Amino acid sequence: MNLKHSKQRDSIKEFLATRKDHPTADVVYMNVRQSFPNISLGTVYRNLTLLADIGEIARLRVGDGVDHFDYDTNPHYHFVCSECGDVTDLNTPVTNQIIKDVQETFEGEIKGQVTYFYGRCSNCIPKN
Amino acid sequence: MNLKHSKQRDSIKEFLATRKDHPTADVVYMNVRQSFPNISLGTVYRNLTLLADIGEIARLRVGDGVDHFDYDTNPHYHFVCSECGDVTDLNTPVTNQIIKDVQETFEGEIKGQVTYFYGRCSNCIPKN
DNA sequence: TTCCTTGCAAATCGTTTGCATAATG
DNA sequence: CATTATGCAAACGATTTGCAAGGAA
Repeated sequence: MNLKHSKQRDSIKEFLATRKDHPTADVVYMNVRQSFPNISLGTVYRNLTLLADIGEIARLRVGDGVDHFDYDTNPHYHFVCSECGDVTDLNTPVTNQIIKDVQETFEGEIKGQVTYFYGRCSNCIPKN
Repeated sequence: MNLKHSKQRDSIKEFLATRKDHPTADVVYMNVRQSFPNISLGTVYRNLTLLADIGEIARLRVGDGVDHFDYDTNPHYHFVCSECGDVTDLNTPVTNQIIKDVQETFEGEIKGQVTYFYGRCSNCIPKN
Protein backbone atom coordinates (compact mmCIF):
# COMPACT_ATOMS: atom_id res chain seq x y z
CA MET A 1 0.00 0.00 0.00
CA ASN A 2 1.54 3.26 -1.20
CA LEU A 3 0.62 6.28 0.80
CA LYS A 4 1.07 9.90 -0.06
CA HIS A 5 0.85 12.73 2.35
CA SER A 6 -2.34 14.75 2.55
CA LYS A 7 -3.25 17.71 4.70
CA GLN A 8 -6.81 16.53 4.89
CA ARG A 9 -5.79 13.17 6.32
CA ASP A 10 -3.51 14.84 8.85
CA SER A 11 -6.35 17.06 9.91
CA ILE A 12 -8.69 14.12 10.37
CA LYS A 13 -6.15 12.28 12.52
CA GLU A 14 -5.43 15.41 14.52
CA PHE A 15 -9.08 15.96 15.20
CA LEU A 16 -9.63 12.38 16.29
CA ALA A 17 -6.63 12.59 18.60
CA THR A 18 -8.22 15.45 20.52
CA ARG A 19 -11.43 13.57 21.22
CA LYS A 20 -11.97 11.06 23.96
CA ASP A 21 -15.46 10.35 22.73
CA HIS A 22 -15.92 8.42 19.51
CA PRO A 23 -17.09 10.65 16.71
CA THR A 24 -18.97 9.46 13.64
CA ALA A 25 -17.82 10.28 10.13
CA ASP A 26 -20.29 13.11 10.02
CA VAL A 27 -18.99 14.69 13.20
CA VAL A 28 -15.46 14.42 11.88
CA TYR A 29 -16.63 16.06 8.68
CA MET A 30 -18.32 18.94 10.49
CA ASN A 31 -15.22 19.67 12.51
CA VAL A 32 -12.51 19.20 9.92
CA ARG A 33 -14.49 21.50 7.67
CA GLN A 34 -13.48 24.38 9.92
CA SER A 35 -9.91 23.97 8.72
CA PHE A 36 -10.78 22.69 5.24
CA PRO A 37 -14.04 24.29 4.17
CA ASN A 38 -14.02 22.44 0.87
CA ILE A 39 -13.33 18.96 2.18
CA SER A 40 -15.96 16.47 1.12
CA LEU A 41 -17.73 13.79 3.11
CA GLY A 42 -16.33 11.28 0.67
CA THR A 43 -12.79 12.26 1.52
CA VAL A 44 -13.56 11.92 5.20
CA TYR A 45 -14.99 8.45 4.70
CA ARG A 46 -12.11 7.41 2.46
CA ASN A 47 -9.53 8.50 5.00
CA LEU A 48 -11.30 7.05 7.99
CA THR A 49 -11.55 3.74 6.19
CA LEU A 50 -7.92 3.89 5.14
CA LEU A 51 -6.69 4.77 8.62
CA ALA A 52 -8.76 1.98 10.12
CA ASP A 53 -7.43 -0.48 7.55
CA ILE A 54 -3.80 0.31 8.36
CA GLY A 55 -4.57 0.17 12.06
CA GLU A 56 -3.95 3.80 12.96
CA ILE A 57 -7.47 4.21 14.25
CA ALA A 58 -10.25 1.83 15.22
CA ARG A 59 -13.70 1.51 13.73
CA LEU A 60 -16.38 0.91 16.34
CA ARG A 61 -19.63 -0.80 15.46
CA VAL A 62 -21.68 -0.49 18.57
CA GLY A 63 -24.96 -1.48 17.00
CA ASP A 64 -26.55 1.93 16.56
CA GLY A 65 -26.28 1.77 12.79
CA VAL A 66 -23.51 4.34 12.55
CA ASP A 67 -19.79 3.75 12.61
CA HIS A 68 -17.79 5.46 15.31
CA PHE A 69 -14.06 6.04 15.20
CA ASP A 70 -11.53 5.83 17.95
CA TYR A 71 -8.01 7.24 17.96
CA ASP A 72 -7.11 4.81 20.73
CA THR A 73 -6.37 1.42 19.20
CA ASN A 74 -5.49 -0.28 22.47
CA PRO A 75 -8.09 -2.88 23.38
CA HIS A 76 -10.61 -1.47 25.80
CA TYR A 77 -14.32 -1.79 26.47
CA HIS A 78 -16.94 0.69 25.44
CA PHE A 79 -20.19 1.77 26.95
CA VAL A 80 -23.09 2.93 24.81
CA CYS A 81 -25.85 4.98 26.39
CA SER A 82 -29.19 3.75 25.09
CA GLU A 83 -30.74 7.15 25.68
CA CYS A 84 -28.31 9.75 24.39
CA GLY A 85 -26.23 7.46 22.21
CA ASP A 86 -22.94 8.54 23.75
CA VAL A 87 -20.06 6.11 23.44
CA THR A 88 -17.52 6.23 26.26
CA ASP A 89 -14.46 4.29 27.30
CA LEU A 90 -14.48 1.91 30.24
CA ASN A 91 -11.37 1.28 32.28
CA THR A 92 -12.02 -2.32 33.21
CA PRO A 93 -9.11 -4.27 31.74
CA VAL A 94 -9.87 -6.49 28.76
CA THR A 95 -9.24 -10.17 29.33
CA ASN A 96 -8.55 -12.82 26.74
CA GLN A 97 -9.71 -15.61 29.02
CA ILE A 98 -13.15 -15.62 27.47
CA ILE A 99 -11.66 -16.28 24.06
CA LYS A 100 -9.77 -19.28 25.41
CA ASP A 101 -12.92 -20.57 27.07
CA VAL A 102 -14.92 -20.29 23.91
CA GLN A 103 -12.17 -21.79 21.78
CA GLU A 104 -12.28 -24.97 23.87
CA THR A 105 -15.65 -26.01 22.50
CA PHE A 106 -15.45 -24.45 19.06
CA GLU A 107 -14.02 -26.10 15.95
CA GLY A 108 -13.30 -22.86 14.13
CA GLU A 109 -10.49 -20.41 14.74
CA ILE A 110 -11.36 -17.47 16.96
CA LYS A 111 -9.31 -14.40 16.17
CA GLY A 112 -10.95 -11.80 18.29
CA GLN A 113 -13.93 -10.57 20.13
CA VAL A 114 -16.03 -7.45 20.36
CA THR A 115 -17.85 -6.43 23.50
CA TYR A 116 -19.83 -3.38 24.34
CA PHE A 117 -21.94 -2.53 27.32
CA TYR A 118 -25.14 -0.60 27.21
CA GLY A 119 -27.43 1.08 29.67
CA ARG A 120 -27.91 4.62 30.94
CA CYS A 121 -24.98 6.95 31.34
CA SER A 122 -24.74 9.13 34.44
CA ASN A 123 -26.00 12.14 32.52
CA CYS A 124 -29.17 10.32 31.55
CA ILE A 125 -30.02 9.03 35.03
CA PRO A 126 -32.65 11.39 36.46
CA LYS A 127 -31.47 13.12 39.62
CA ASN A 128 -34.26 14.11 42.02
CA MET B 1 -49.45 -1.88 22.38
CA ASN B 2 -52.48 -3.41 20.68
CA LEU B 3 -51.77 -6.36 18.46
CA LYS B 4 -53.97 -8.01 15.91
CA HIS B 5 -53.43 -11.37 14.43
CA SER B 6 -51.79 -11.68 11.03
CA LYS B 7 -50.95 -14.70 8.96
CA GLN B 8 -47.87 -13.01 7.61
CA ARG B 9 -46.48 -12.43 11.08
CA ASP B 10 -47.19 -16.02 12.07
CA SER B 11 -45.38 -17.21 9.01
CA ILE B 12 -42.34 -15.08 9.77
CA LYS B 13 -42.17 -16.43 13.32
CA GLU B 14 -42.64 -19.96 12.12
CA PHE B 15 -39.86 -19.65 9.61
CA LEU B 16 -37.48 -18.15 12.14
CA ALA B 17 -38.26 -20.95 14.57
CA THR B 18 -37.05 -23.54 12.10
CA ARG B 19 -33.65 -21.94 11.62
CA LYS B 20 -30.67 -22.33 13.87
CA ASP B 21 -28.66 -19.85 11.82
CA HIS B 22 -29.57 -16.18 11.98
CA PRO B 23 -31.28 -15.03 8.81
CA THR B 24 -31.37 -11.47 7.59
CA ALA B 25 -34.60 -9.72 6.68
CA ASP B 26 -33.99 -10.48 3.06
CA VAL B 27 -33.58 -14.20 3.69
CA VAL B 28 -36.77 -14.20 5.72
CA TYR B 29 -38.48 -12.40 2.86
CA MET B 30 -37.28 -14.91 0.26
CA ASN B 31 -38.54 -17.83 2.30
CA VAL B 32 -41.82 -16.49 3.58
CA ARG B 33 -42.64 -15.53 0.02
CA GLN B 34 -43.06 -19.21 -0.74
CA SER B 35 -46.17 -19.24 1.43
CA PHE B 36 -47.15 -15.61 0.78
CA PRO B 37 -46.11 -14.69 -2.74
CA ASN B 38 -47.42 -11.15 -2.35
CA ILE B 39 -45.79 -10.31 0.96
CA SER B 40 -43.64 -7.21 0.76
CA LEU B 41 -40.20 -6.58 2.16
CA GLY B 42 -41.69 -3.72 4.15
CA THR B 43 -44.05 -6.07 5.92
CA VAL B 44 -41.18 -8.38 6.76
CA TYR B 45 -39.18 -5.51 8.22
CA ARG B 46 -42.16 -4.17 10.11
CA ASN B 47 -42.86 -7.54 11.70
CA LEU B 48 -39.26 -8.34 12.52
CA THR B 49 -38.95 -4.96 14.20
CA LEU B 50 -42.21 -5.46 16.06
CA LEU B 51 -41.31 -8.96 17.23
CA ALA B 52 -37.90 -7.76 18.37
CA ASP B 53 -39.49 -4.84 20.22
CA ILE B 54 -41.85 -7.08 22.17
CA GLY B 55 -39.03 -9.50 22.88
CA GLU B 56 -40.27 -12.49 20.92
CA ILE B 57 -37.16 -12.55 18.79
CA ALA B 58 -33.72 -10.97 19.03
CA ARG B 59 -32.09 -8.56 16.64
CA LEU B 60 -28.39 -9.25 16.16
CA ARG B 61 -26.03 -6.51 15.06
CA VAL B 62 -22.81 -8.31 14.47
CA GLY B 63 -21.11 -5.48 12.64
CA ASP B 64 -21.49 -6.66 9.07
CA GLY B 65 -23.92 -3.91 8.20
CA VAL B 66 -26.96 -6.17 8.06
CA ASP B 67 -29.31 -7.06 10.85
CA HIS B 68 -29.71 -10.73 11.70
CA PHE B 69 -32.62 -12.19 13.60
CA ASP B 70 -32.66 -14.95 16.16
CA TYR B 71 -35.66 -16.90 17.38
CA ASP B 72 -33.72 -17.84 20.50
CA THR B 73 -33.92 -14.95 22.95
CA ASN B 74 -31.95 -16.69 25.68
CA PRO B 75 -28.61 -14.98 26.22
CA HIS B 76 -25.88 -16.77 24.32
CA TYR B 77 -22.74 -15.85 22.44
CA HIS B 78 -22.38 -15.66 18.68
CA PHE B 79 -19.55 -16.31 16.33
CA VAL B 80 -19.23 -14.45 13.06
CA CYS B 81 -17.05 -15.90 10.33
CA SER B 82 -15.04 -13.10 8.74
CA GLU B 83 -14.81 -15.03 5.50
CA CYS B 84 -18.23 -16.45 4.76
CA GLY B 85 -20.24 -14.20 7.05
CA ASP B 86 -22.01 -17.05 8.79
CA VAL B 87 -23.36 -16.35 12.25
CA THR B 88 -23.49 -19.33 14.58
CA ASP B 89 -24.33 -19.97 18.20
CA LEU B 90 -21.67 -20.74 20.77
CA ASN B 91 -22.39 -22.92 23.74
CA THR B 92 -20.06 -21.29 26.22
CA PRO B 93 -22.33 -20.07 29.02
CA VAL B 94 -22.78 -16.30 29.31
CA THR B 95 -21.58 -14.87 32.58
CA ASN B 96 -22.75 -11.69 34.24
CA GLN B 97 -19.56 -11.34 36.22
CA ILE B 98 -18.06 -9.00 33.68
CA ILE B 99 -21.01 -6.66 34.05
CA LYS B 100 -20.51 -6.55 37.79
CA ASP B 101 -16.81 -5.87 37.31
CA VAL B 102 -17.42 -3.03 34.94
CA GLN B 103 -20.19 -1.58 37.07
CA GLU B 104 -17.74 -1.15 39.96
CA THR B 105 -15.87 1.63 38.26
CA PHE B 106 -18.67 3.14 36.23
CA GLU B 107 -21.05 5.87 37.39
CA GLY B 108 -23.81 5.02 34.92
CA GLU B 109 -26.22 2.11 35.03
CA ILE B 110 -25.21 -0.92 32.99
CA LYS B 111 -28.18 -2.89 31.75
CA GLY B 112 -26.56 -5.37 29.48
CA GLN B 113 -23.73 -6.39 27.32
CA VAL B 114 -23.19 -7.60 23.79
CA THR B 115 -20.33 -9.84 22.77
CA TYR B 116 -19.58 -11.51 19.53
CA PHE B 117 -16.55 -13.48 18.47
CA TYR B 118 -15.05 -13.42 15.05
CA GLY B 119 -12.51 -15.46 13.13
CA ARG B 120 -12.69 -18.34 10.68
CA CYS B 121 -15.32 -21.01 10.93
CA SER B 122 -14.37 -24.63 10.41
CA ASN B 123 -15.74 -24.60 6.89
CA CYS B 124 -13.46 -21.74 5.95
CA ILE B 125 -10.28 -23.23 7.38
CA PRO B 126 -8.37 -24.81 4.48
CA LYS B 127 -7.88 -28.53 4.93
CA ASN B 128 -4.77 -29.94 3.29
C1' DT C 1 -66.94 -0.03 12.68
C1' DT C 2 -62.62 0.66 14.62
C1' DC C 3 -58.01 0.49 13.97
C1' DC C 4 -54.25 -2.69 13.09
C1' DT C 5 -51.86 -4.65 9.09
C1' DT C 6 -50.69 -4.98 4.42
C1' DG C 7 -48.61 -4.05 -0.33
C1' DC C 8 -46.54 -0.82 -2.96
C1' DA C 9 -43.48 2.73 -3.93
C1' DA C 10 -41.00 6.48 -2.63
C1' DA C 11 -37.99 8.26 0.78
C1' DT C 12 -34.21 8.16 4.07
C1' DC C 13 -29.72 7.32 5.96
C1' DG C 14 -25.05 5.98 6.12
C1' DT C 15 -21.56 4.85 3.12
C1' DT C 16 -19.21 3.93 -1.32
C1' DT C 17 -17.72 4.93 -5.89
C1' DG C 18 -16.70 6.94 -10.77
C1' DC C 19 -14.67 10.58 -12.73
C1' DA C 20 -11.98 14.55 -13.91
C1' DT C 21 -8.75 17.55 -11.52
C1' DA C 22 -5.23 18.71 -8.03
C1' DA C 23 -1.45 17.55 -5.10
C1' DT C 24 2.46 14.63 -3.72
C1' DG C 25 6.97 12.37 -4.24
C1' DC D 1 6.19 12.00 -14.52
C1' DA D 2 3.74 8.47 -12.21
C1' DT D 3 0.56 7.86 -8.92
C1' DT D 4 -2.21 8.92 -5.01
C1' DA D 5 -5.70 12.06 -3.09
C1' DT D 6 -9.48 15.23 -3.66
C1' DG D 7 -14.21 17.33 -4.53
C1' DC D 8 -18.36 16.55 -6.46
C1' DA D 9 -22.28 14.08 -7.47
C1' DA D 10 -24.38 10.03 -8.45
C1' DA D 11 -25.01 5.30 -6.93
C1' DC D 12 -25.75 1.97 -3.38
C1' DG D 13 -27.75 -1.26 0.05
C1' DA D 14 -30.35 -1.73 4.07
C1' DT D 15 -34.15 -0.07 6.31
C1' DT D 16 -38.16 3.01 7.07
C1' DT D 17 -42.33 5.36 5.97
C1' DG D 18 -46.75 7.53 3.76
C1' DC D 19 -50.72 6.14 1.90
C1' DA D 20 -54.83 3.86 0.35
C1' DA D 21 -56.87 -0.63 0.62
C1' DG D 22 -57.58 -5.06 3.19
C1' DG D 23 -58.43 -7.82 7.36
C1' DA D 24 -59.14 -8.79 12.29
C1' DA D 25 -61.76 -7.99 16.62
